[in-house]
Amino acid sequence: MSPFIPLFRRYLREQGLPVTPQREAVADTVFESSGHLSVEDIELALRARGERIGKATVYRTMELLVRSGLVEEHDFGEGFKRYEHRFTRQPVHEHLICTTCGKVVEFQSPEVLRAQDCISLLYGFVPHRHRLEIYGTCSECQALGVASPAAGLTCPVSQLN
Amino acid sequence: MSPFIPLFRRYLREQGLPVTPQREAVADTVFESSGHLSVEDIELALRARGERIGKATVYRTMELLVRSGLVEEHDFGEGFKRYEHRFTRQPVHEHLICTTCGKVVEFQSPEVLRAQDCISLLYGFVPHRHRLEIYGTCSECQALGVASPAAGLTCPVSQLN
DNA sequence: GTAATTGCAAAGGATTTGCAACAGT
DNA sequence: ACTGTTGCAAATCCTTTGCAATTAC
Repeated sequence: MSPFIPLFRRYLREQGLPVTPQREAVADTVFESSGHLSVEDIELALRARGERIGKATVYRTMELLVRSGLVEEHDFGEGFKRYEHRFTRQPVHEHLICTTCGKVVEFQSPEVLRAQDCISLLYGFVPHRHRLEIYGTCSECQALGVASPAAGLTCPVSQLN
Repeated sequence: MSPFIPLFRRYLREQGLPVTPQREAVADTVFESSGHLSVEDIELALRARGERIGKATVYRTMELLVRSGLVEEHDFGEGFKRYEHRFTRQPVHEHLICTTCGKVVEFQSPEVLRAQDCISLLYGFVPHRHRLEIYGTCSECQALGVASPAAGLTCPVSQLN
């Protein structure tokens, strides 16, 4: 069992919410994994453990985990959400996403944090959070010579004029 | 009619695809607008012009516009896509998004471009595109004293330990 | 015991797809 | 003429919700 489960229990108690085996199983599955999980990933992992938990309960528990601050929600534009627990070594990080194989690499960028503060100040914004995602082709996929299917805008407007 | 319609016509001809009034109407609606449009926005604008075009056709045309490079697709995590034509003064830009009123401000950040190149080099990635979105509260909403509903993670993990 | 959760199935919203009628080249 | 588009409705995908049975406290 993940050593972080007690944090989730504490959150639930503070909120006056019941600590149920389903909630613990979902939280444990997310805490024990290191990646960026979709709800489907979580369901598969639960099934692999022999847990039989309804889809709705998984969604409802993810909402609690996000609200507790223990899990971060991501949207990489795939049409569904992904979740990542916050017990990594990198508390604030950005994502490098390979559009060929789907691999996600995390990195930290003080320059981006500085730019965020700078721009926010300039426009009078109070920043709560940001996301920086760089989409491209990772070194392995380049070596395989596979073209990226979702490279997006391939043709600059200037070339059309 | 937007002066950019000929570019879209040219793209369609190059691809051997028919130039239809529906496609032109959709493209013109997007080109004449300056914001970040949802498909619903586009449908409303078309109806306001007296055009009666099916939803499926709008979706299919947006795909062509994106592929042509004339329109950029955005996903601000609202559960649907938004589209922006590329004839603004800022070819590459980032977004500052107010989570209270939904306002979007665009800005340019050379630091972020530099960081993208730097990081990509470090990991051997070939970057195709990136997105940086800063979510926060704009100055007007701060003045109104309205709390942001979707501020996200309010409770740092460290405080839970 | 009371109030909240669970799980199923149905509903929901955005997007896609099948197909017959129609239009561009 | 031939190929591709249009528009409608149905289908699909992810997610939310209603509700009766069950469980945490």
